[in-house]
Amino acid sequence: MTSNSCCHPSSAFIDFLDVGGTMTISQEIANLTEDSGQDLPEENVQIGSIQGTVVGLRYYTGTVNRGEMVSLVRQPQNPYDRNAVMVANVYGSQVGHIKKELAAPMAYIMDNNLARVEGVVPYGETNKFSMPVNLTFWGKEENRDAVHNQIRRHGFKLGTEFKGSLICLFALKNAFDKLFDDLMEDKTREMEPAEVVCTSLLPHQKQALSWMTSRENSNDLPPFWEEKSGLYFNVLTNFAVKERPEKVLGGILADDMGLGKTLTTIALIASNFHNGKPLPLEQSVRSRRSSSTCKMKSTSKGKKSDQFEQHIRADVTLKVYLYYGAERIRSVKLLSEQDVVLTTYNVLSSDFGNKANSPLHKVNWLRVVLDEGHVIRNPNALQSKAVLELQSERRWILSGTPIQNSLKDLYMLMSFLKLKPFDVKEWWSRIIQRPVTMGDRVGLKNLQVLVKGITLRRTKNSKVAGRMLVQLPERRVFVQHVTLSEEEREEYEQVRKEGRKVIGRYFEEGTIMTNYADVLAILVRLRQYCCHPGLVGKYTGADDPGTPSELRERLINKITLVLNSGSDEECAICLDSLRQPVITYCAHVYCRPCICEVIRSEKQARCPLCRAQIKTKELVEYPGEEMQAGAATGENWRSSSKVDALMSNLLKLRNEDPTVKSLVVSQFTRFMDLIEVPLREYGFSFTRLDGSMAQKTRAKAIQDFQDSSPGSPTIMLLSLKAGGVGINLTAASHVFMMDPAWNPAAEDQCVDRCHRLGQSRDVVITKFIVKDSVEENMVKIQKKKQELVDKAFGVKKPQDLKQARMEEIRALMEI
DNA sequence: ACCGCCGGGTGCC
DNA sequence: ACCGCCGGGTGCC
Repeated sequence: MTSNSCCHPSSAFIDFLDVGGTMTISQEIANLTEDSGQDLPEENVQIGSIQGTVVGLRYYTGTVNRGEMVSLVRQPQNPYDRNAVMVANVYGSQVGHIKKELAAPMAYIMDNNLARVEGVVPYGETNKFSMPVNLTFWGKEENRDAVHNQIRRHGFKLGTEFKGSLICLFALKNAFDKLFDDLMEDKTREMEPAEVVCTSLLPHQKQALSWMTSRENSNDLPPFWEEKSGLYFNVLTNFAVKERPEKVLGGILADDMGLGKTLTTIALIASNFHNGKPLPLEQSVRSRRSSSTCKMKSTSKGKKSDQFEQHIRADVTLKVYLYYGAERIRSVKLLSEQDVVLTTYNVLSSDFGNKANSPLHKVNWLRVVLDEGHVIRNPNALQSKAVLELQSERRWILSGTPIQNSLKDLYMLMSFLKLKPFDVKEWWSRIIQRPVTMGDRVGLKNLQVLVKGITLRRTKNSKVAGRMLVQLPERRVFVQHVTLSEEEREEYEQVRKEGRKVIGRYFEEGTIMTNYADVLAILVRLRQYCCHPGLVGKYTGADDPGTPSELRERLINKITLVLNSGSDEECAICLDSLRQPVITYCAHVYCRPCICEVIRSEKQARCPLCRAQIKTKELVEYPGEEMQAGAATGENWRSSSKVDALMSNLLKLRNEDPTVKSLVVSQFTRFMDLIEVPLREYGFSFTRLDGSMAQKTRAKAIQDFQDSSPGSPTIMLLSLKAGGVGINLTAASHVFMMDPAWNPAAEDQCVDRCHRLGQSRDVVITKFIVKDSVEENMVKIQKKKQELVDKAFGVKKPQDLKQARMEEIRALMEI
């Protein structure tokens, strides 16, 4: 046993956005082919092919098999020929070079991005000095002539007949064999968790535990690899390598949300604690143990550490360290001594960005678990890079939506799992992504086999031995229309008239998108009026910038509006939710890392949305929610129609059954402040959870609310965004949605916090919608979108986004 | 012979 | 490489 401080800490958790679904995996894959067009735009055309020669074999160690794919890599720095094109096998080992005569036109084509070149060695794989290689050129249709001409100029001719690839035929047979193997393979064996786990597991959770444990303790080669005469073959791809492929002792637990992925993972940590043995009960034995555990989770979300407390016997000390917050101790030694380390994607990537000082990346973890693992779907995001660099043999992804948008997401997962050769983009594209995109059945089959081999997925509708996995109580939604008082209506119409005038002008000028922040501000004001007039802040229009400090103030106002609008704004660069949001002088909001990267990579950096010049030092940060002026909650407090509607519901409920607990959900934290007043007045005991609260305060709020003893809070004021994944609020059986969200999925998710495993009552959801208002228009848009989603399965087309937004604004403002 | 031809040495880019 | 190519040796029939 070495005294290396980075030995075996164990698991890591990272969270994601979870959208429930009831599809089987094969359906999900089938759907992929529909929207995958956006992944590979028009790069998919085959321009032509030619047979070339790989020379210099005797100087390199890389070997290939008959029918094996090879990659072509430019070597512009080669001292003998700046046109050199290296040939490498799937493992990246050099096999040789393309003969120089052909390398010359290839170099031009590759360097100018006229086409990508793919190679397959058809025969002659045992030749000593050179071997033939079939080269296929792929690229945009418009480059076809340029490529053909370039090749012709050098005395070659590019054939255009489609060359069926040998590899597919081989793979077909193997894939079918494997498919049947997988059908046979049972994932229904159950395993009892370790004694230290005090929560009893449901049958499907025991099955997951068994499957995960067997994957972790397996000495087998990774999926699809076989040993043959001292070489390792990949049966899907026909690749052979000398080195034993790295173990893949993990996979994807892709159960629907609410099926207990976290509990199962905790059971796994405790039951396969070290050397295949469970976490023992006796303290003395434990102290000699040399392993520890790390686990990653995402920001804001539920308290995983609480769940450890909840599910692990109290007389067992499991060392759990919360590695987040400014006070976190960046010590490799400390982390290595833990059984479980919980951290967040943001902490992980911020440490990672700060290269010298990321203890998380210096520890060799026993196990890394990405909770809500689909957050790493963007390969360029710093978070993803930081996750990929974590060291561990046992890599797990927990995700309710493993294949959320496209095959690219799946590539990232393969990359994280280090499932060779799919962790390298070129091979992923050639073997899976392109074939599937082009509708190749073999490619699809291979993808299915691949996913099946490493994924366990059950849905709420799956059955174990003929029974539903979980029987959830009913969930009923009521929309309660609220009529504004005369006074409120008057004010509302006033604001609406002004807003329509401003937005109408933008439409005429065609400047809607450049003034998007203003438009959003107007919409937010209207929505705030629907809730409570006291919410509405001062209007700062798009006047002249004034002094820098005035500009700054205006920008802070705007970014605050954007972020608090609850519209779930995406960063236009990473297309993901905003992280470390900043606003440009031209009033567009991006993640700081994303926009900084843009500025770094361009000499004359321009705003991706409006092409205005931007500079790093001109980015204005979001100051956080504390900055906001408190609403009038003092003596001059007044009620609103919506607040009245809520209160009458709450009072009625309390009358009928004082033990009933409710969630009161809003996107406006200041609305929550306002609601606190009448709650106090009527003697309700309540708690609160919003995005501005520290992790520890949140945990307390949740714990208080979940407590069922008399006098415990019966109401939780919950901000829509804080009600993210993972939080368990099953104590509530009523949900009041105070204001409609742009994104209905966000509302569903929020409701899922209480409508989940452990809920014993039927869940009643009441949505307050103000009649004849922007809120009604929002609901209409929601409905329309939902219909689209039902029809086309949520195709997200960035080029339509702008148009769609403009249409939305028209509909909302009735212009 | 400022050639042709022969046969050994040699060999990616 | 059981090739091509290079360059030295060589030279009527």
